[in-house]
Amino acid sequence: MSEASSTRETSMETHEEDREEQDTDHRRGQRLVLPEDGHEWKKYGQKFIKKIGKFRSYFKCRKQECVAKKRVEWSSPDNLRILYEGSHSHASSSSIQGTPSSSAANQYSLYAQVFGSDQPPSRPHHQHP
DNA sequence: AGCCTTTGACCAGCG
DNA sequence: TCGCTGGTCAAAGGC
Repeated sequence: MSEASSTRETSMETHEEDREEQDTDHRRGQRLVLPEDGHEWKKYGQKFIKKIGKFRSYFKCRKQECVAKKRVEWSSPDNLRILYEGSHSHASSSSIQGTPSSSAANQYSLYAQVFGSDQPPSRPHHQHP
């Protein structure tokens, strides 16, 4: 109800690089190894998108002040796509990777989409079998 | 005990 | 108009 989902503009599209890191988290069941981006995420849902034939996990930033969201699609533990939505207004939890925040303080909602490498950013129209 | 994760169900939007 | 999908929330369980 009190969802402050207002700033939803797709005016900014930044392409970042997704890296796969091997985490020592090898619990039983099906725990996918997600590449740490230096932020904490809370998984709040997982669904199978038959449209793409892949699983999609939904993550939200742990920070209430942070409206950043993250979604991970994977068809295989070795083939996962990470999509970052929104931007973090707080410093990264981990001091890994040098956050290119030197550009300027982003006080606006950034729309960062990280694609794997087999998904062209330009999509004319639908094209699914 | 606490924290995080997982699954199901519900809702909304669109074709 | 209905159906379907995608997305989110809630609750429960497990470690």
